[in-house]
Amino acid sequence: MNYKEFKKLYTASDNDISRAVFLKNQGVMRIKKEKTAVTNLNKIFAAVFSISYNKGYQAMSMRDLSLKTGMSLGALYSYFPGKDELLAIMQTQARAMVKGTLKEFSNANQEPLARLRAVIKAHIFLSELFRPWFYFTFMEARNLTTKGFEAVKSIEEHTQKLLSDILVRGDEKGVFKSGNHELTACMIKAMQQEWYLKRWKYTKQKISVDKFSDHVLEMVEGFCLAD
Amino acid sequence: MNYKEFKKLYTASDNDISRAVFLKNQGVMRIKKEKTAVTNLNKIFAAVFSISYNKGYQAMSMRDLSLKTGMSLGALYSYFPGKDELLAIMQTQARAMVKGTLKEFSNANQEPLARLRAVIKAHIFLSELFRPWFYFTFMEARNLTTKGFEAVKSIEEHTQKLLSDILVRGDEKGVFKSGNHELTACMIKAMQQEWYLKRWKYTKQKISVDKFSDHVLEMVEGFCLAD
DNA sequence: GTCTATACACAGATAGAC
DNA sequence: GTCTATCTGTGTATAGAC
Repeated sequence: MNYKEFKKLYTASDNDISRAVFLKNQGVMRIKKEKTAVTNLNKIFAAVFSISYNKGYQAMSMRDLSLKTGMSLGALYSYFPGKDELLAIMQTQARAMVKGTLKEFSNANQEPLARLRAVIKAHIFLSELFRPWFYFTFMEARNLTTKGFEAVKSIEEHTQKLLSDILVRGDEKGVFKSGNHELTACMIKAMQQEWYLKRWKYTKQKISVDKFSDHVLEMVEGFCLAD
Repeated sequence: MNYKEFKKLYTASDNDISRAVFLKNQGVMRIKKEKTAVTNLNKIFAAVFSISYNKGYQAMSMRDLSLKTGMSLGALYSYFPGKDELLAIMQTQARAMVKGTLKEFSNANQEPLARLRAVIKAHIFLSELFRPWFYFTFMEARNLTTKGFEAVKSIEEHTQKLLSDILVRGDEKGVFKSGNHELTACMIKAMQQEWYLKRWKYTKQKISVDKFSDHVLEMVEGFCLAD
């Protein structure tokens, strides 16, 4: 699977995320019409990413957001109860998306090696498709409340286990070498994260997402595959 | 080399950093006595790390810092011209420390494999010894001015080149496989960074810095060593 | 649903006594 | 060198007109 094929398989877009946010948070937002809400949520999220990419979420003021979206302060506050809650909503939505997608790609493959490849690539490709969401989730996790941060740790452990389970299974089947599978899973996650945390570097070096993900897999397979 | 041996070889401490900051910034700080300055800079840096670890540098107010250090607002401002400058000073100092140390450990080894091992481990061990500095440098780089951020990119590229040069040299000598050495260097850096970015995870899983660094080396050697 | 105007808390920074 | 007191700008959030 390469990135192009991934995008054919996986057709979700920013619009779908905004719609999901609207449906989940109807209780707290004063907007009732779906179409209006989705349009403006798209604008709000795009503005948040654009502003906080450079100076961080804390340093982004509501006035910044108002200016960038073209919406007034009053209008913004009818989409979310407060700045902290907006952050929490976005983080929660991002986590749900990742969890769902990885499960989907994991289930589509039974053999350990094929499953490992699919899960690793799906994660990298998903982070390419929704890059701002991934970067944001990582960098702004600290600004969450304790409960929110627990959820961050929880998904980190969940995706680690998804990988280590595959490694253990492959080990039992004789496809993979034995070793510290938890640590190997951590290394895989570290390499995946590199793609969206240091995107400027790969743009500059003209390394495509396909080249990058192939290299990750080469390293992982070089280390994991039984002789 | 393990972490214990590293600490015997490399005896720098927080005190040395504070002294270096004092000496380099005598032009901008109103404090003249070295001993006073070093003592209080130690307090200031420790407080900055403690506060900004949870909520980020932007969200830390000067009043927070005053409370944590036990120094008044007025006193703080005689150690640095402003909050932004304090950040810049800390980031600059951290970069100088990393650059110097890696060079030292690189030069101490001539053979590509020995040099690769030394540089990789030195970086991980250094990040363990000065963990708050490393975490802070990464997470708060965004809050720097354009010029400051250029410096961040510059050291990222510098350490990447340090690694890729070793790989190229070993490739020529027939010790390492050929391949995309730049990308491999990126992967190594990603794994190293993992150690200080997700320290909570390794504390929880009771994985020591020696175990971690050995695993990184195993993966790298498994991929790089010629048959 | 969206706007303008505004409340009020808290930020960074400085002056000047000690 | 360090303190207290204070200036001034900006932050989040809300009320109420349209």
